[in-house]
Amino acid sequence: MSQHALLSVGAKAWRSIPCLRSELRLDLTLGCGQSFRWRETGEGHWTGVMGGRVWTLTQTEDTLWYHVYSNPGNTALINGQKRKAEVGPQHSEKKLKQVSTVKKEEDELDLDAVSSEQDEKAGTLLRDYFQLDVKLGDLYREWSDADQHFSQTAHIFTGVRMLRQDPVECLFSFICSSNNHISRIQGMVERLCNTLGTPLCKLDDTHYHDFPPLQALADSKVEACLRDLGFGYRARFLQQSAHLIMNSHGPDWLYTLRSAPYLQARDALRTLPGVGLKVADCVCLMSLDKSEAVPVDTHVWQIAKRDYNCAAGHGQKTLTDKLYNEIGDFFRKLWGCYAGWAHSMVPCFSLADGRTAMQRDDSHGPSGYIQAGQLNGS
DNA sequence: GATCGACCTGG
DNA sequence: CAGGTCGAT
Repeated sequence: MSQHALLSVGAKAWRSIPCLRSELRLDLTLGCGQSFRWRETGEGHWTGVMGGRVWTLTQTEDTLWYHVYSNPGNTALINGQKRKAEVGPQHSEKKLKQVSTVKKEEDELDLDAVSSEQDEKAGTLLRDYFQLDVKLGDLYREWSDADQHFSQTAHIFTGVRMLRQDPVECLFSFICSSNNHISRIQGMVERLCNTLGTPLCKLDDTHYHDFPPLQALADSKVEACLRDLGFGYRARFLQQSAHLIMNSHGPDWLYTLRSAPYLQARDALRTLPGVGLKVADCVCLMSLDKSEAVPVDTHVWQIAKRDYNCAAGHGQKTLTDKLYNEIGDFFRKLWGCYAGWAHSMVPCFSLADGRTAMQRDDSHGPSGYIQAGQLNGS
């Protein structure tokens, strides 16, 4: 039986990308609620699905190591472009059939020993996913120059980086996030994939599945199915949004929003059921290349008032659309066009002066914004 | 615009 | 109550 790869064991083939820990912290980036698809499967080893493949990632001081597992009876590694086309017409049934008959040769062939062309694609895919061309060190310096509060605490948390996720996965994961907390969202997304996604491979009793394509999510039976899986009222939102995209826009629509201006993309997303300002901003920031999008929740609002003396919404009780936009604008003015990236460190701030914050605040603790253990090793 | 209650489920 | 959204005041 296949097992999760471990760098120290070395039985699996590992490839690497030069990457300083200061430019990427796997634990903070993968485990803080951007993507709900990664699990720590060994010490410092993160396993998840990305680009239609199962990966295990780990890092040393100056190197990012990755192992890509072969999918028994699946097609070659796909890149971002090809995936885009694939989201369209065909669904699992057809895909599975095609897969089992053709591509026999690759079943025998483990990716561990596969062509350098594949290796190159994998590296490219990973660099794209982590957006390694964006130099985090430069951004940190800019934010620190502009923001005294940032400079006080940010240096402790270098390497928190924005992922460039698949828009379909990002959208439907964050529709699940409403009125909900991270651990449950993770479970829901997992059940969603296991039920509607194409199986990829099995590692140590864990079955990994691709994220379901739009077509599968749009099926009218999906709402009932997801309600059974404990999605609650979000079941309808998921199915309806998928259906709306498929029927009114087409399967490529989400991807085309990558080249639309920020506010235009956000408005477009907001026409989908279950997508408000917060979810739309999450999708813009984490999958549509809108680095200026700042998802605002009550926690960010508190930080804005407490740490930044932001006057917006003074004496207001609810987070209205107007106030939401004002707070976003406030941080965009402060941090510039990568404000969304800077915003992802906000949870780290409250953690950094967590002791004082917790004593001063009240006794609610860190409010689940950051999960326990996330700071280990910092 | 701003406020309010409902919406599913589990910790 | 939870990292929200929707529809009705």
